[in-house]
Amino acid sequence: MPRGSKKKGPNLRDVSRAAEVSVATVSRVLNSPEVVNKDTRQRVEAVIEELGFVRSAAALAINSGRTRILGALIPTLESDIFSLTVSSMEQTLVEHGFSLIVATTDDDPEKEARKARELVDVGVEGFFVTGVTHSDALYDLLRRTRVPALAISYYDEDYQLPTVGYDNRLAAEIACAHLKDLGHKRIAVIHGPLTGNDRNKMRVDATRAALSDQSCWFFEAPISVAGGVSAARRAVEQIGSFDAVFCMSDVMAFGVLHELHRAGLSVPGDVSVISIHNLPASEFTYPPLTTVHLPARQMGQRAAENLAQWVEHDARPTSVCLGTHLVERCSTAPFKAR
Amino acid sequence: MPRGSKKKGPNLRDVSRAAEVSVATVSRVLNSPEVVNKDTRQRVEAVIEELGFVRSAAALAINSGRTRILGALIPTLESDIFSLTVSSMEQTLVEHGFSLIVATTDDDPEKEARKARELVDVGVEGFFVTGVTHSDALYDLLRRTRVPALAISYYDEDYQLPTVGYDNRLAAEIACAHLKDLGHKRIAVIHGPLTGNDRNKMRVDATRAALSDQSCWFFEAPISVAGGVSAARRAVEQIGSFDAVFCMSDVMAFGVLHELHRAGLSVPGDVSVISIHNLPASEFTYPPLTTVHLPARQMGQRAAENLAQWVEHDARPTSVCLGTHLVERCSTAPFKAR
DNA sequence: TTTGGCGATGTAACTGGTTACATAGCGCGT
DNA sequence: ACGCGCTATGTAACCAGTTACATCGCCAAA
Repeated sequence: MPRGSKKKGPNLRDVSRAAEVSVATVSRVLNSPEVVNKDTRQRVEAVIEELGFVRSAAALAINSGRTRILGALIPTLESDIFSLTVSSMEQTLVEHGFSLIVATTDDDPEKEARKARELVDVGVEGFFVTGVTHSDALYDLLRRTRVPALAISYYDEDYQLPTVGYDNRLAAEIACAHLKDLGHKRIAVIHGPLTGNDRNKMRVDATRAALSDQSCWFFEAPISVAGGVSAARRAVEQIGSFDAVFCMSDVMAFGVLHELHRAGLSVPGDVSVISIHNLPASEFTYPPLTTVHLPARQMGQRAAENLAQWVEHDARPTSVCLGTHLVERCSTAPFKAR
Repeated sequence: MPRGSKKKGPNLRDVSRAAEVSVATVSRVLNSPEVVNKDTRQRVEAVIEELGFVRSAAALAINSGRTRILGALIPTLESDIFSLTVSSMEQTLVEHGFSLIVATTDDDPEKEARKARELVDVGVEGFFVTGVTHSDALYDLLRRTRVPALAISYYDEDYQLPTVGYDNRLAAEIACAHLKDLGHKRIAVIHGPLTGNDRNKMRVDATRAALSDQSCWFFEAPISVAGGVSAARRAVEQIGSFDAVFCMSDVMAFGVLHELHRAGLSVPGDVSVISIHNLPASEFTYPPLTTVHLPARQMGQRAAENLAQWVEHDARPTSVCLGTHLVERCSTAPFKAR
């Protein structure tokens, strides 16, 4: 290894030498300036300034045993649901003095476990995972390292990790109830991939149960606007006519609205559309979307606070369940026989 | 400081003691297993397994002088533009073995400088900033610490930092040219805040120049769907009638489409709408949005590669300018006198 | 029998900070 | 003049690893 390539800056001893004091004094200037004599302090500060000395984060971490870094393992950032959550997580965490590393998993448990490993390797003091479906490797890691981990987007007080989330089952039930109240009987259900995505799975299961006395068809597609378009197209082709579409995610609903319109079906005149999430954009779609609100920002904040407390005070939090409620806008209307 | 609260796990010496070998041997098992005798290695590995030993990231970092962590200072995550960019950054960086800390700045240079400081304090080896407008504190930090920093969303080969971005001026000009080609003369220009956001400023300046021979009105609003709604409402109220709306950002355009429709104006029948970004959702709005494509994903990837190379091989990259082009969809049409 | 080389392992000095403890100098009360 | 307490500072051990160098045993060639 070429020695010359080491481009290290000045260190504590360099400063102490230049200021003609001991390392302890320099350290004190850095950590508790008030205990060191004013003249000495100023001299040391001048040297620090002059040499452009910066404390080594690694050395700090090795002594304190702390890095003040947390990690977040999320399926993707390319969906407003998670970018909203991560955004509020980050904002909350800075208030607690933490930095946040984001790592995306594509809802793949193996990838998640690998990235979790990388997170602890770079020294996170704790991390978030999404949902409650994880690989054995992940659980192993947690067991050996005892790193605090908190699950989001899902509420389950019996789960081995504390959770901060909402009742996905309830959210789906609220949507189904609304559709039934309106008198809809033939319903297309559009959902994202079920493998590795327990949030979706739970919603779909609840839907299947809630709509057991109705006619319904299930369509799977990627959780994206384009996915919604594709699923809606299939729905139109495969079911002759239907009263309503229930989408597990607003982003897919955006695509559904687009495709129904393209197919000449009016919403809510011909078909009602309901969804889950209530993204900022959902208020301004054409027509404005009726949806079950999931408090993404609030979730990010609570999760951040709970994990921060946990690593800070070694106080394992209890699970929290955030409320969900129907936001009735213009994409749903009572059933009219055609 | 209570000694008992130290919940540290086993360390190298613990392992070496338990395995009855020296610390060097344990270290070798970890770093170059092939040089240690098979029996010894297996014994050490067993002890490591049994004790649940995990290498301290901090100690590793202090020796190697590396943390393999980079940072990204971005205005916000709550906008698809940046979540897309960050997402591809993260994906590219993992391939290079880096983790990414995200920090949001709200386009506030002071906040940015503070967070930059925090980033180097936790030990990032380099970071991304957005745009080329930054506080002196940030430049100071860069000068003292000599941490590699790369600017994104902006292309300027003369800037003191390498940039990876696009020609914001050109993007605006492309949109203006399209509007002029279509024969539009009375144009409402909707843009985000100009302070601290040089990307917007550059686009607005270019627009002002390009449309100098037209009638145009400028409206400022937050970069969000709701912001677009509000700006569009003002446009309708304040200008009697207008031919086209030019939005500096797709998210705002979503709101504009909504509000124009609400006001009874048809797009593109009464008003053409053009924008900048080309988000995934823009293909499926009502009507599908004509917009100038900015390669957000590609930018994230290139930026990530360049910064990774820089910190890895000490090779400061040169700036790169990514192409932009018009994506013509259904929200623009030739001018028709009414 | 001696020497040389090699493979396997150990010792101790590093990395860059923090900090317990020791010490020096000074003013003050007795 | 002595000891006390206070402030300001220094010394060296420590955190948890890596690694240069030394050592040791063993086998083969001279």
